[in-house]
Amino acid sequence: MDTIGFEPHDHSSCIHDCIAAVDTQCRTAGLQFTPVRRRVLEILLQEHRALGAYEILDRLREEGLGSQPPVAYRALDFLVKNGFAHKIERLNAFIACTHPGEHHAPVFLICRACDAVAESQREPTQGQLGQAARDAGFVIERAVIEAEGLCPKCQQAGAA
Amino acid sequence: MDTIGFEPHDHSSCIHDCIAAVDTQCRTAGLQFTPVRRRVLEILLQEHRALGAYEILDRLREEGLGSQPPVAYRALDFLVKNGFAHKIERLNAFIACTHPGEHHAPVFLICRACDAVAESQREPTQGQLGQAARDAGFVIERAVIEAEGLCPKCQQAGAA
DNA sequence: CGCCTCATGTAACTTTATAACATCACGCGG
DNA sequence: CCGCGTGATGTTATAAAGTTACATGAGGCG
Repeated sequence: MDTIGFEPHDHSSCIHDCIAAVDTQCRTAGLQFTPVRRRVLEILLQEHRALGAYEILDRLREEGLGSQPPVAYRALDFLVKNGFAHKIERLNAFIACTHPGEHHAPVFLICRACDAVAESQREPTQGQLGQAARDAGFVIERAVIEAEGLCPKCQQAGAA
Repeated sequence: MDTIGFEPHDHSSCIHDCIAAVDTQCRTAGLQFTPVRRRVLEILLQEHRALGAYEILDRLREEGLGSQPPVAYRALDFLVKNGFAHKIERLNAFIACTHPGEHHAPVFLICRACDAVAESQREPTQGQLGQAARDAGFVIERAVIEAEGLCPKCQQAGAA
């Protein structure tokens, strides 16, 4: 189980590497990694937290990259559909994927104090959820798993 | 692991029993189970599926029980806060709880074809999610776990 | 060139949710 | 019985999130 999100890290290189990886994957898959899409992903990577569509749109507008909601939503749809970003349902917000391209069954740990979001992986068809589904005769195609609580930093800060 | 939702059952008695159980619990806990709150819970129980706040509001309006959004949202807040209903984040909709009052860690199985929702229970601090949280030093206070897929009926109906 | 496909630009709108403030009903101490 | 506090409700307005619809543009390909 691999978790990324609450540890310090070299952020500028993480952005660069991620963009490069997505770029490569898009070429391979015949997807168009256009300026707006790239910029949206960069914004998400820079913040390293979940951003609302309208927060992203505000940035795009400042940069002259589009000013109407569909611009942001279309770019986000592209990123989410292709596994380069995720939507956090609990927050109505979006976050860059930390494992772009890998087979995906993301799990999120959301700090309620500082809004940091860590992404981890699991296999939803296994474990308790998988068991519940099998008991009910249900076939899981997709799972939203979002835990809310306190990250290590905020626990120490006493954000009880 | 206990799952309710995809099997046929005696619906009118399930509504009645559930209302009675909630009524009792409210008395015990000193909570006011007012007409609007009761009616909203009844509506949710009758439908036995996730309803949007505005769908509920429409019903209330027809019945003269209030016509403005806050009326529905306040009743829903009350029900959710006290564990008598749940919000399905994925659908921005609400559903009656099938285990009112019990200690709660609900898991939902949502059919994408017929919108039926089954509720099951699990212990979020265990299993893969719990492990991921421990690895990250994260303390889980609440978890949204919503699986999307096909219920047994819709699998048979060939809703591929 | 003409046509198709996919991406973008833009206006208008729908759906979901909350803020703010007035009013009402009930219980409880004086 | 009154006055007051608390919690519920009524109502207006507005914010936040997301979509529809239609026009335009940029590349690929026969």
